[in-house]
Amino acid sequence: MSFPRTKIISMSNGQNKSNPPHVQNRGRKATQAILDASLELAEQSGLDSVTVEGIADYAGVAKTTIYRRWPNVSSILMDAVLSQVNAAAPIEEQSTLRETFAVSMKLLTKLYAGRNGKILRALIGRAQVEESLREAIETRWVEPRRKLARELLRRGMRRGEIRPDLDTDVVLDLLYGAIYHRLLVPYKNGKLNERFVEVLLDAVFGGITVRPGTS
Amino acid sequence: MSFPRTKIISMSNGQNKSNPPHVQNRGRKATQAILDASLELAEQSGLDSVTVEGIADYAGVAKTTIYRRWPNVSSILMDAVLSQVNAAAPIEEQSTLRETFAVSMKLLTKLYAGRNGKILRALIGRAQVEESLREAIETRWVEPRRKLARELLRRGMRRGEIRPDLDTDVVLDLLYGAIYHRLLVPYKNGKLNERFVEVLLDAVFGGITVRPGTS
Amino acid sequence: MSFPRTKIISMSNGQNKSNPPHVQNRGRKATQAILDASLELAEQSGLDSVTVEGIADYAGVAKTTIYRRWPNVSSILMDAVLSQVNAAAPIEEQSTLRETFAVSMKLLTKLYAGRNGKILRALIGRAQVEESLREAIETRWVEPRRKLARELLRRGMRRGEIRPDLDTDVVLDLLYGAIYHRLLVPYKNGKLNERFVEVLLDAVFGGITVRPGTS
Amino acid sequence: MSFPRTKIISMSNGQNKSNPPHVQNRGRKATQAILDASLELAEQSGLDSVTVEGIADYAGVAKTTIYRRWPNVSSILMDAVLSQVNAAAPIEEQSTLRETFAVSMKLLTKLYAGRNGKILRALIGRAQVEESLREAIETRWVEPRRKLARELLRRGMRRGEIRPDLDTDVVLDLLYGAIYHRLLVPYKNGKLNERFVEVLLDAVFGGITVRPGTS
DNA sequence: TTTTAATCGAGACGGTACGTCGCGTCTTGTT
DNA sequence: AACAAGACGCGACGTACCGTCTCGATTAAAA
Repeated sequence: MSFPRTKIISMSNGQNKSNPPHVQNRGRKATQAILDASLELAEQSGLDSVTVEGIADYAGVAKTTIYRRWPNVSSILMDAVLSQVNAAAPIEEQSTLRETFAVSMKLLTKLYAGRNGKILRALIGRAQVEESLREAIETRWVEPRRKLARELLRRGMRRGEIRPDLDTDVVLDLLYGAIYHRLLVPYKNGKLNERFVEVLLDAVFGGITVRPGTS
Repeated sequence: MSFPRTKIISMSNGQNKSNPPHVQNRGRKATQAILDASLELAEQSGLDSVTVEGIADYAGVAKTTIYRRWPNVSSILMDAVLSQVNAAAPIEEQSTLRETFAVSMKLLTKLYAGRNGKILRALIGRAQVEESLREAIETRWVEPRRKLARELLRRGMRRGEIRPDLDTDVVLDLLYGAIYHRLLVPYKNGKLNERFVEVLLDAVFGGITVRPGTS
Repeated sequence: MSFPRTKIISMSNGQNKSNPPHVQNRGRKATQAILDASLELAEQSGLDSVTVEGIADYAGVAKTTIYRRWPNVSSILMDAVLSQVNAAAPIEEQSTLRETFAVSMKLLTKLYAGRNGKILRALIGRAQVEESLREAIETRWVEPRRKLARELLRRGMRRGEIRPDLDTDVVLDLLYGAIYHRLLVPYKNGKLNERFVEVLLDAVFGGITVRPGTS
Repeated sequence: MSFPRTKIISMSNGQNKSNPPHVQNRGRKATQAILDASLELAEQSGLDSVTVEGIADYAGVAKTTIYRRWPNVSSILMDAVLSQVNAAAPIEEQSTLRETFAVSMKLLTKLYAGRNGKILRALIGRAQVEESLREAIETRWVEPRRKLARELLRRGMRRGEIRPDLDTDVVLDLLYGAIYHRLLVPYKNGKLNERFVEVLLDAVFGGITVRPGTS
């Protein structure tokens, strides 16, 4: 999935002589109307009943205009959600590793409780069956975050906060995996909240085995 | 989702007088043909293109016969998969907790690599958007396994293998969450294999922090 | 074009055990509603703007129901028109050949002036470009009438009313051709009325050359 | 239909100052490319699938350039065909009336068997439903020919070849109507060839009734 | 020679209709 | 009574063209 098929080109450079029309004014308005409509409709009635025709109607746009930019509904929602979501749960370094992840993971649980998070969760579900969506999520959501997080882990290793022989990805699977487990794998009373993040971090950073002198 | 609407009743007891007819011979054949067809078609062309009409054709069965038993495609596949999957990755106690989970988790990764696992993964994805499916997965797949695993963890606590103050569910999220993370959240080179399970267990049971005298 | 794909079977015979459903009550109603709607819409806004969707809406019927019976709009209109038109301009023998054709041709001009005639004219136009429609018109409209007319001509020959060496089809082209010429080939002040029929018959039966003793 | 909207003005006169540019070189090329493309495409795949977009592509011309000159596809084809067809079946006086029409009608049957004739036939069909096309055919094809033919008939009357009391239009409907009947009204084995023309003329000029002393 | 204004190609836009697929309901014999 | 068969109303799909509307990029004329 390479959406939008034609990338919206930043207007910040001086000369934009020959941008394709939809990058220009008329088309840009249509693009935005489509993205807005898709979010609006997804919120109103669930991702599953968002249709291209529905979006076209709601956005006051022709179906062809949509198909000129995106191949299907998931890719529209993907664009719409990611443009808003990437900033919503940043990963920023705090004084300690534990604190860094505490902050990040709490933001993440908050994100998934909100409108865009609900849609993102549905998209991750859908990605199990739609390869192009899988790639898009990986490229535009997961990997950029992982890259950052790996770097932070490595700095924590250098600082002696965690064992230097660990596979950083395994550590991330441990931390974030627990969250996504509660999010995606249905399980009674698996609340996803700040309390859970703290208990989780206790277990991960404190270790789960009985250590002499720890009790 | 309450599927199957009509539970297939075991014939092993002596009197089956009051079973609905389709549970008897004619209907039982149809039921089985439907389940088989759904798996066959899901494998052939992806869960997303499995349709009630397709199953009816393939199974040589009328659509009404399908709708008499299940409300939609996911519920058919749910039944078809679970009947085979629940036995495929049992959780059985080994000599140590670590060993117990090592065995269980390796079986699980193997399961998700196979035909039924692929379908189950797609169903978990679909469940993000279909409440009844979410419940079914919880009730018939996740909770039974969690219940067992919790008990084993508690026995490990009593034996002193792990800290007794831990929330068992958090520990399970830690262990299995990492696996599901790799399974569901697309991430480059996130291989799901036995090696990963071992490294993961090292981190969980060994702890991730630098411990005096461990280096 | 073999429309309707499934012929409406007369119910007059005693046993109609296994007619396809649309021949039975529900379907028969739909069929009639479609035919009625097509005529209604053709009259309202011209054959060219009759669409399958429009007919479906007007008839309160699903598009698929239409496509199950007919392949396109022209074939619907063809059925609708012919069911009414074949009786409207019968060819019936009168006391003389000239009288026979006078009556028939006057009926024909009247037919083409009416609702169904206007549609039939448009269909003949459309047939220039749609082979299946051409065949349908030939089989169900033109040929049956020509067959009758040829026979009447032959009887006229036997009675000595016209030359026995004539090609009957050529005579028919002469008579009816003049009418269709005025109908189809646009030509100013080419009125198509009873007066024209009489003048035409004068020319054909009287001959156009100057005959000794005729003046 | 007033096509072409902008009349192609002959360049033979000395001053062409005020001609719109497309009548000059650049535009003239485009105009010709459009006309050629329309004929080419009509021949390739039938008049019904000739589209403005198709012509634009084939001619390497923008859609706007087409719409600047013609309002729709039929008018383009009308122009394209008439520019070639008017010369193809001229009506020229021969030694006798019968000979005059024999030659003319044979040329006409030949015309309708060729590429342009097939398109013209389709246009006449289309004209049943498109008023502006009807007018164009009348003004630019039918009437000029009728005017000529009427005059020739009148001279034949003066020469005593045919009855002077006849309505010339009726005679023309008789003669040409037979041809158009075979052309437009589908009828099995209604071959349109020179043999038919001869037999037809025999019937018209010989009369169809049994005449004393003719046998 | 340079400007300038009409026309050009290209193709996006809002629409309408197409013909198809699958849904879940229904109806009709058959088993 | 449940079954196979399949028609039904419905909603959405993705595509083809419609006729309108910007866009720079040619031109060929006027300045």
